[in-house]
Amino acid sequence: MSDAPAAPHRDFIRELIDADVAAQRNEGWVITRFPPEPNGYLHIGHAKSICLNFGLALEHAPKSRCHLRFDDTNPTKEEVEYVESIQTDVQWLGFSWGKHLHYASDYFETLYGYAQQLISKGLAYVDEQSPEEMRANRGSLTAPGIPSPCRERSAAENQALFAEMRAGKFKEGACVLRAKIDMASPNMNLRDPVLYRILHAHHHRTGDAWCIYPMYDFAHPLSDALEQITHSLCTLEFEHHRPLYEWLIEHVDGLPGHPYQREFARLNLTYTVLSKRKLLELVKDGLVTGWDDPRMPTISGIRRRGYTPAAVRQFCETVGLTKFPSLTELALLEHCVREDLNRVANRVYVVLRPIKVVLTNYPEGQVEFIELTNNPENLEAGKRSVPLSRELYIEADDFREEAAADFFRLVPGGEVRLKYAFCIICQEVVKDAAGQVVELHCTYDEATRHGAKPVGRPKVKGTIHWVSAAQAADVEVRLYDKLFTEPQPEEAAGEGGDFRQFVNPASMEVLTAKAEPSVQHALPGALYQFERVGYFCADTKESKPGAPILNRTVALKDSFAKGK
RNA sequence: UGCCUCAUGGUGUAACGGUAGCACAGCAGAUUCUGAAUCUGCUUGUCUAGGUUCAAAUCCUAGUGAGGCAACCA
Repeated sequence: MSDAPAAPHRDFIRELIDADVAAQRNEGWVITRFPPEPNGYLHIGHAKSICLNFGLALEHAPKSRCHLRFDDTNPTKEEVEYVESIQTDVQWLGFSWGKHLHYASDYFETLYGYAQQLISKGLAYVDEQSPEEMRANRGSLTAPGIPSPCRERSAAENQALFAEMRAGKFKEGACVLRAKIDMASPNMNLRDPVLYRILHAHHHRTGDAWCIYPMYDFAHPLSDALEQITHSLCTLEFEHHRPLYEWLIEHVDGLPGHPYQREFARLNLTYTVLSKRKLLELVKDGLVTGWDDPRMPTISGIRRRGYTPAAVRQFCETVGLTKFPSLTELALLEHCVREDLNRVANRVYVVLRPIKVVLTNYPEGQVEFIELTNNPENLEAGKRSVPLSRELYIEADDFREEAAADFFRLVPGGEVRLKYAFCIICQEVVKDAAGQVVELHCTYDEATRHGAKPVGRPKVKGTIHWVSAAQAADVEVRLYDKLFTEPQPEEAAGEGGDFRQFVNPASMEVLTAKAEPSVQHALPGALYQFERVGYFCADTKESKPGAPILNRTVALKDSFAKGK
């Protein structure tokens, strides 16, 4: 990362880590990790965790680092496609794991040894109860569990059985390895949690080498310890797994590191869902075009939509870090992109819904070029020339036959300024047989060129964008809007309801727009502000040379529309 | 009828026993060759009840509310 890490607010996690560093815990090292399961694409909620973990490493350099570790302990759900997309997304956000790309599956042999060690110590046993029996005997939230009949087996017998599990002597579900902790614990996670289960499944990295796989609760803390992670940060739903995490770190001998776990609240955003399972449903049902559909809250989706890494990082910093299960407004995310895009996006004239304007007093066949500033927020972005001629397109929205006084664009007999060109007066409204407006005949005033405001003329308040008709490029524009019509689709659906019923039918509208010539050669990924309209990004997947597709990232704020 | 965690404007957060501040959203105005951006101002808040203290958002007790927990998922 080239950007110098800013100094984020001292949230409760950072305060804790600062105290550890001050106390020279782990000689002052801060080693974190981002541990995704490769069973889906990353979303904006994961970005919060990525920014935290990798951000912490940047803040505490040089005695720090952040690992990317795939928690690939369940071969039935994981795929290399996801492994690859996750790496792309983390890098896109601007972070680097350096040499520290790891997989829990790298530790399978070591983990197996740790399991044997627990068996030797009488702290783990092979249980042959069926999954149903185990569930029934675990008790309930209010009643203690009942010990398994296998609980008091000898270490030697457990050792032999565990070896047979590994050797493939059993069918799936026949038995499991369990920690021997406390069947009466008020914390369900401590009622002899399962450590290993049998899965005759092909693993995307270890192939068929294993038929027993460690559970998250076993693999995760020990993987952290193996990598000498100092601070294992996760979301609130793992809070009551912490005692088990600590139990393992305490009871397994010979660990190279002694990490501890702390939890923070996951991100929730209005007008979307942030659950891999639900996002997968949208993909499978064809309600979106894929994980990277620009309407998806996935990192690949928002990237395609035109969001910048800086905007996403800024957003993650702004939402903060607490233990309160909050619901952040989509408007905050949109604010963060607008803020960044306003700085970096070049301006361009594009008319989304064109209506033709004929300048009756402009010479036929003449074409002149107007010089425009690419980005008034960054003059180094330079200038460009756009053609202007007798026939133009303006936005249909910028003309009204009848309008109230607060509409200061074009009306019959009224005057409006064509940005950076001159003012025009609407002399005639031409309609077809059906009464639809087909074109406007206007006259322009040479005296108003270059923003000139001759004294004694009525003030022209409105300024609109335009595109010269003959040179205009037809480009496909996709107007994206919020994915759901409800701020909380899951809540609105209620218990047993289906959140998919609230997918916004107007979440995508496809149009053929009239653009100034330069837009035709937009490179995939190019970011623009269509003046007076919104921020757009040339689609990286479906654009063709000379035929870009422009995705609307977010509309410009519109205080006129809002008042309506 | 269990256990764990949490509670500050509409939303997200800060204040670490001493003036409740910031951002988003909203509203009003200035400015503007983008009804954008920028600038100014405004509205709105410490869950409730007790207690400790000169002083409580902050400490204590109880209540209320919210989230999480009974996969051989992570």
